[in-house]
Amino acid sequence: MFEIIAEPNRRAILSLLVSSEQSVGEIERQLRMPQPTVSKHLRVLREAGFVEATVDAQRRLYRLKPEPLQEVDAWLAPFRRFWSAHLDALERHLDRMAQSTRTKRKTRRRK
Amino acid sequence: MFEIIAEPNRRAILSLLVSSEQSVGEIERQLRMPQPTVSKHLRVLREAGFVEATVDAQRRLYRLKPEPLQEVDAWLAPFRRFWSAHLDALERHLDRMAQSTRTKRKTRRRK
DNA sequence: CGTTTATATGCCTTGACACGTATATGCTCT
DNA sequence: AGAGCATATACGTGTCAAGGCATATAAACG
Repeated sequence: MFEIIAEPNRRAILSLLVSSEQSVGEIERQLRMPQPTVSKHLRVLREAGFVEATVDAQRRLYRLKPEPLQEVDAWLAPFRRFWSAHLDALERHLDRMAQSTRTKRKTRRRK
Repeated sequence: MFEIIAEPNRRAILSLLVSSEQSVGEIERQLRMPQPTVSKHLRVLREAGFVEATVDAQRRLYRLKPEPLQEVDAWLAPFRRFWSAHLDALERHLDRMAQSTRTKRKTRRRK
């Protein structure tokens, strides 16, 4: 799964498809990559469940499927907790800094 | 960045570090992989900014750095919007189904 | 000092994969 | 049926990265 999205062209294709479904030719033109390359990457994406296609005569319209990327998202969850904990710590720290600064000011003024 | 986390052993290391910092030896033992392998992967992770190390005598304690994984998270954002839109559509659909079912029941009862 | 412990690095081989080019499949329209 | 377009596949090639093994660096400790 992670191997799939490690490939830059594949990520580009996925990003294209997030707005709406596209035919192979449209992808080919927008990303300026040779048609066999597009088809090969689409095959990989399809077999991994990232996209699905419907036939429209000679064209195939590819669209995004959410599940695999949701799994990536799920893998990230523990790390999100990690860095939000760190952000909280940073915020608390900054709060303390601000507070002590304010305290010092007050103290000085009272003098 | 994506290439970094495409490697299963590296993902395992990252998952280990999410709880707390670990020495090379601890990682080696918990993941049961040869020490040079661990060191090499840690090098890759370090150079890509996923982890950092502090020296403790002969040991190096590795800990997570949030930024690169946050970028992965950021890349996922558009897709999150995509699939939550789809979930919304599904919910609305199910709501309509439930509503029409209830209506039918009422109608039948009234007969 | 020499030895043990902890970690890093170098070299080599192997396998996977992306790409280019050519070709096949399949549909449409005249 | 034949020509042309859209997409898929096959094959050969080059590159790059992971793993295994040996070895280097460096600190602790007796």
